[in-house]
Amino acid sequence: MTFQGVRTRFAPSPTGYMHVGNLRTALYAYLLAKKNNGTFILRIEDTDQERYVEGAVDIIYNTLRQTGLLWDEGPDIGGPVGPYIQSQRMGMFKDYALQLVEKGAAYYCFCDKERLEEVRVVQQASGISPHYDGHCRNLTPEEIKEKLDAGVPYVIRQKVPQEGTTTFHDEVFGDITVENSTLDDQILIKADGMPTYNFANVVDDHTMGITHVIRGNEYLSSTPKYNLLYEAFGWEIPTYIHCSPVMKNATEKLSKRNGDASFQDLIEKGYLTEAVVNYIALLGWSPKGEEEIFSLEELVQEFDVSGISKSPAIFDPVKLKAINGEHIRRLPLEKFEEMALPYIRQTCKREDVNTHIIAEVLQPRTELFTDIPEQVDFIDTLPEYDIALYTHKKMKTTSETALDALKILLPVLEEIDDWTLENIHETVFAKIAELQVKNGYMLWPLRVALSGKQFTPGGGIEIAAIIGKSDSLARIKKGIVKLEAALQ
RNA sequence: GGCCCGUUGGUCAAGAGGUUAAGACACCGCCCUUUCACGGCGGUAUCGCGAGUUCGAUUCUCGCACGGGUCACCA
Repeated sequence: MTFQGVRTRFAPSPTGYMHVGNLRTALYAYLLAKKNNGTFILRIEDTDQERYVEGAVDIIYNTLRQTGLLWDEGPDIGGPVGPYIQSQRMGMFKDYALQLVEKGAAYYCFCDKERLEEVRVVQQASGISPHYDGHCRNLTPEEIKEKLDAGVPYVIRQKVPQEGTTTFHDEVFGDITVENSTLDDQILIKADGMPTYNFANVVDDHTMGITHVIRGNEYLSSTPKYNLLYEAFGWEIPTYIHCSPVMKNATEKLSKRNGDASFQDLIEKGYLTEAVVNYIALLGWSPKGEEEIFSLEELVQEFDVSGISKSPAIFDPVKLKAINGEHIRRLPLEKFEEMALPYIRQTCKREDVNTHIIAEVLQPRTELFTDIPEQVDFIDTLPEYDIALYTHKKMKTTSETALDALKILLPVLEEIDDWTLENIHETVFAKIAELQVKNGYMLWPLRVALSGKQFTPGGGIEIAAIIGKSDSLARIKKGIVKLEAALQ
């Protein structure tokens, strides 16, 4: 089978939720493929039945679909090199391992676990780092046949050269060289005939024509052994791109165990899918230019492996939030209104309010959708408030001036027949001009009377338009009563 | 512990021997403004330490410190 162009894969294990680090790896693999008009492949690595979590595969599908990381080949849609579920590929691995045995790059090992344990204990006691001692490395063909015929259980191990060094190249970390003597003769095929992860990975990646391997840098130290395997097979070595982890803080990796930062959690917390994708792209990668707000399509254009950084990046919810706010502000108003409405309705249930204006005033002030309910909680019912709110130094207002302003405003507003934002604005500003007072003289008291809050989305005029004429007048009257009572 | 990797402001980071050491978030101040935001302008703050190479190191080399990863018949 020959392949064309760049082929990358995302190969998750279905062991639970999709955390941010995982998603970022998938993103980079997707971006690299798409940037080069290549192919993005999804392969499910489900060979560990112990850790298998029910429903985890669906989480992977849903997350990738929701974020737009659509795969060109995968378990559900098939492709030329299927199956794409590792547990369904089991037959082939042993044959590949046997090829290696013939070439002298692997060997049968009949050591049982007890012996391996003893060796390990001895090595540790003498301060040597634990590794396979090579006991079965040089068995004669006769010895092997004898044991095989006798049905002695065995594994197949990789025969790593004991001398020399192995060098591999990584696009992010450069050339890395290790002494072969530090490499273990790792098991390729287990006693049950199944491949180990590392072996299955190499064979799968090759048979699937993967050209660029993007993965976490926890695999950096096993990569020399991968290369030795590729070389033994005579296969072309893929380009490696190892990514440093996403951290929770300086010393801890972000993990699902700590409860936070699964993609789904972030969405539930009110983040936009595009903002999350945008932010995690920036965690450990930096674009060439100054711009850092990107859609997925723009990321495809901007992405370049040379921008991936070597050091771990700490996940910063504050920055995520800022980016989320930026994406929200760039939403068309109608789209924002549609998305914000469910949140608005959590605390604002009145049907007679102008939700269009609410959306308009909310959009530039929203960083997180979940912040919305608290912002509009005064609309349904006016909260009890202290008349101290009417006093504002910069506006030069006091309870006395506020009372004056409200009394002037009340009859003026009562006159308005067509209660629109424009009409209210025009009327109030006409009065301000007529009296030659500062805007704040009228508007600060108005806003306080209508909202009973120190901070609100929008000013007095917007709020009046939102809550309607009768309620506006009622709240102003209430304010007047409150102020009069206090000033007695 | 062995081996591998990393270390630029609080965070993400650019920079690749000579720079006023970009930019973003956060923070502070000012402006705009009917509050708060948005927007605009400005500010505080960074090259882990020690040697060496060099006329000159954030940038190259070595050592140290700190952090991470890895050393399974797990993936």
